[in-house]
Amino acid sequence: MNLFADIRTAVVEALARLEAAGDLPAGLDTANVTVEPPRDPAHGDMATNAAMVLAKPAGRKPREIAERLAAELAQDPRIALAEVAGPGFLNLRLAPAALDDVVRAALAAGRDFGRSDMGAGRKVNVEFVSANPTGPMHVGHTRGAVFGDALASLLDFAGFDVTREYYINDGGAQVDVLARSAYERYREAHGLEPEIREGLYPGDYLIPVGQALKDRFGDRYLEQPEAEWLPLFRDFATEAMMTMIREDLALLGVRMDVYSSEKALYGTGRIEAALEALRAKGLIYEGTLEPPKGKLPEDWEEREQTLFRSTAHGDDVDRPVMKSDGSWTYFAPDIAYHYDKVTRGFDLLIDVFGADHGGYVKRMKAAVAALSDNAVPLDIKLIQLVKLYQNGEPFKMSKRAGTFVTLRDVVEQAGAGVTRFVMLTRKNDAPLDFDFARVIEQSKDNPVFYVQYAHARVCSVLRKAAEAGIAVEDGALAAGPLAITHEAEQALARKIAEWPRLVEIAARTNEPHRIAFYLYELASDLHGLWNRGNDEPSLRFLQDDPAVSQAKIALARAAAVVISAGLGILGVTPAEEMR
RNA sequence: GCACCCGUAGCUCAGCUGGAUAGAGCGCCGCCCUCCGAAGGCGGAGGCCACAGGUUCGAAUCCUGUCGGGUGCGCCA
Repeated sequence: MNLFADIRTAVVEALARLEAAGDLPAGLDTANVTVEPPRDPAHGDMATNAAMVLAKPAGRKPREIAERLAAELAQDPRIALAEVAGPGFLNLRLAPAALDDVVRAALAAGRDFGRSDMGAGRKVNVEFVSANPTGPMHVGHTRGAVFGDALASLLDFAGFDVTREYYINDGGAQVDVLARSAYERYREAHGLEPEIREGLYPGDYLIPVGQALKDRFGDRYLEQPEAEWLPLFRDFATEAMMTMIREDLALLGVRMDVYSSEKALYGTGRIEAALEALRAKGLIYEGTLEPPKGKLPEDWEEREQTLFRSTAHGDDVDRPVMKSDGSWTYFAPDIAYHYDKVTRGFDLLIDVFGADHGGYVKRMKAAVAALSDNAVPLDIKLIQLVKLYQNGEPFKMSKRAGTFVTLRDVVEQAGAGVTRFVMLTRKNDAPLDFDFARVIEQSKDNPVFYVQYAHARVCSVLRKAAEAGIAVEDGALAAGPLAITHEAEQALARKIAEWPRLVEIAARTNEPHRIAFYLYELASDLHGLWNRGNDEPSLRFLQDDPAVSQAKIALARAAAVVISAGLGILGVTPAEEMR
């Protein structure tokens, strides 16, 4: 049940009746008519801009339309009061029964309250993490993983058919470096001194891989030239890294539906096929690029190469797909991979990249636009950096020595739930400060605690009510009478009513952080009501009269249901009690 | 030089398809607890929404330009 959508429908129907009665010209476009919560609660529960939007096309004064619309809407039993305000807003006051229905709907639906059919089952692919299989996941990857997973859950909740996908970059030079690094650890496992030269991966995490290589191959490759062992060690080490990465993701509670391999594209003709598809559209040609203005690369020399005409789809310059030695650039398999996603029948593609890949966005969108003939939109979400702190002090780490802070470090110190929530308390394109000390602090300053505490408080009330013999099952609460009378109670009920609308906005913009902010506001309204109970005992959830208690508990429980649903989308387990 | 992201209270940040007097947390100032709902609560000060134009009944939001910060810019991924 989405009360805002329902009332909007009522507004549109009322407009249609006015048209039929000749009070408005026929055929008005109502697409821009909105029903929103007003900023100022004094303005009522909802406001619509219908009169202002339609004034010009209808050739009427806004207030005149608003008056007639108000008269129509006043017939609706859900609307207690409709009054014209300001330049032509129509402020609506809901009948108490309307908010009661929201609470009952929440209790009936449970964690499914707010589910939407907005996506209409359309297939969406969310590609995220896609960390190179050359080491454990670090903090930056963690944010991308949390974001992508929450976004996927959000889209599922909004009615899309979601596939979570990881693209393994196992085809480039970096996995050769991994193989050589692992080889040194293999030698080390045989008691030899490893030579971790500049450019190799120095991290300790390869030591067990070296040991495993020894267990597998013995001393067979100790004195062999690189050509003998490189492919073997590369596959072995890559597999070991992916196993590790899967474990890291599992720690965070992230489970992928599909792992796609870059390497698997080679030698299958799929890269060639993708480029052939572009060539058939006249988008592949041999040509020469202008050098970038400003600072000229030192080794720049003019060269003819195979180019993708990405400028035909909004890019700034055309992009090379083949290196001078005849091998593919990294862009070519990426084109093939996205072509694969298009041909698998997705209606919408989403890529989650690190912000340092921003320069890659236009060409990737151009490729997908070309390959799908503009049929499949690609949205690319860039994830900004995470800055680590310990009690306000920047957290030192050295990538050179291989001692970067890993996902495992973060989750072990803060917990998966806390990590996930905190990572979503910023918009994806804003930098995030993550303070180890503060995220586990149990105080109002900590949004995770604040939201969890709200849920735990309701659970506590339910336990006490049950002890007192009050029926607190959702069905019993929904069946009983409600009493949402006080301003603080109405504020909470209104916030609950906003939940389905918020879900759709967040899903439409692909912005899961909106869920986290909303939950904070909802928790704030619940805590506010609770605190009012300090001064006004009549607002406490537990009353002498069991029937009154039940009515008040129903509202609290509805709030908890929404918190539970919201945290579910974020991948956080709601707390039953705080310890 | 070009492209993308960002610029909102002292600080960190929200701000819905353009909607009314721009919000939250922290910090600051004032008030409130002799267990029964204070791991706090209530109130207050604090803004040229970087700047200048434009579109609109209406702009923090859309368009153009300027300034400031970040990221990226053929044979790395």
